[in-house]
Amino acid sequence: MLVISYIREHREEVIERLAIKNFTNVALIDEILKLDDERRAIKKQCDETLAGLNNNARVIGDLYKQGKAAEANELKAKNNEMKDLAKTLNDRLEELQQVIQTKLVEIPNTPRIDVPKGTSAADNVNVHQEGEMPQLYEGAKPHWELLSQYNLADFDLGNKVTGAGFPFYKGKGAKLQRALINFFLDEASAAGYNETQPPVVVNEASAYATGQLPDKEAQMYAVPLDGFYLIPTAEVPLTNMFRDTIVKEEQLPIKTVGYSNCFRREAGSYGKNVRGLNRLHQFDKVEIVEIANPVGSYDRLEAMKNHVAGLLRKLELPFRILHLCGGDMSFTSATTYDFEVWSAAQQLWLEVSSVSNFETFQANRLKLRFKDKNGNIQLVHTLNGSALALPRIVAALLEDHQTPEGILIPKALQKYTGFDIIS
RNA sequence: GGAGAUAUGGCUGAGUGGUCGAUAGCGGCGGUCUUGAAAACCGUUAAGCCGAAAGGCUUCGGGGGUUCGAAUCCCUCUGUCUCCGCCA
Repeated sequence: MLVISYIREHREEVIERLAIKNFTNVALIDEILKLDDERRAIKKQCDETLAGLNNNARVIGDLYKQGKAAEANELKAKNNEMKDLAKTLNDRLEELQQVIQTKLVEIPNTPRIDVPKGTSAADNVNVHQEGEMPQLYEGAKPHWELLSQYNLADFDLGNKVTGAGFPFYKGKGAKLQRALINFFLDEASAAGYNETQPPVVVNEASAYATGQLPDKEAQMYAVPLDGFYLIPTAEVPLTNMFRDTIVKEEQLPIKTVGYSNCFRREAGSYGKNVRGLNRLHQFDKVEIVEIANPVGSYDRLEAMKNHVAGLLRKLELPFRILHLCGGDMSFTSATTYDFEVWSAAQQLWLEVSSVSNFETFQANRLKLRFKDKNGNIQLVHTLNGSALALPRIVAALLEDHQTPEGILIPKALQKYTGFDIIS
């Protein structure tokens, strides 16, 4: 959620930056500003009325002490009238605040000024690419065939027990999953992230604070009896840890890593995008979250990118980094880089990580702030990234490292798997 | 799941209807003293909103109510603790 005072004071700049995201509803912005003007005027009136009431209450008390009951009663009657006015004003104030809030959350985050213009994934800018794209031998297979050939995962069994998109991992497939999780967590710890194991269900307030609610409700599985939601990413609990808190400047940056199952309904997905491990309803992910000082937060973003790139390098997977254009980045992000690995048999780039700086957009909703050296309280910047999402990594590992003899496990992972080939 | 207790500022802990945003201690910050530090002493130390400022308003777990006036009384929800039950 944007900071309304910032919009008020930088209207032109906000409009210009939102245009990068192809958001051109200037009327909405002006409507919010107009409502805010009214809000402030009503607020003033309301406060003055309340001040009068408070003052009278004090006078009434004094009058009683002096034994002047008649005068006190007179003033009481007057106060009762003023209370009606205060109530009316306060109701209007609350109504305005609510309306402003619901309209404000419809405005996306302002992209950083250097975000590429564009309308779709085709306009994303490839800023980095490395690793050799393997030339597969005759008879090489897509990962879903490899999964069943080596008995690594069972989709039919998942269908029976739960439904589509909930596979069982088995044997070396299950061990590979576990190895990757441990590998990612260890790498993150070594990079200074505090390991955390978060709850995988969260309450409504948390889902709201990180922006899953109100408009992405259909993407989440819900537990209506208890008012809970299954998390679509560990970002939700890992960021909500810091909801409604004020940290000290010297504590920044606060770096957290957590592994979790992630649950996504993925309503509307179909076809080759959901084939095999490409898109699941339940998957595993290690997420890194950083609470940063606004000064230097883009250096922190670079550090996150380097961390993710290092993981892919150690897994010996060819990858590229895309600077997402305005039209393809998320509602809440100010800058996003996507990491994609090359899926050699599918001949597809698969997104395995999305690293973003949200600047103050999330922090404003979270009420996550820090006290600077002068004692001023400011919103922090929040950043997060996947490091990494498992299924597509598994897909790429299987496809890119397949040989006629079996699937070769990258060196860095072998101490975690305990085997160097799946055959 | 049943019964009882409890919820106050960074922490501990007073406060049962009238200048209470709140006594006190600890912690933090600033200062005096000191070559320096410690001790001692003095001062300072919650957040949000409106306002150029002065200042005003709101907030004592959340919500609602009684009253001219609520941290204080009533209702309700939630969390925590203790006992019982169940249980990985």
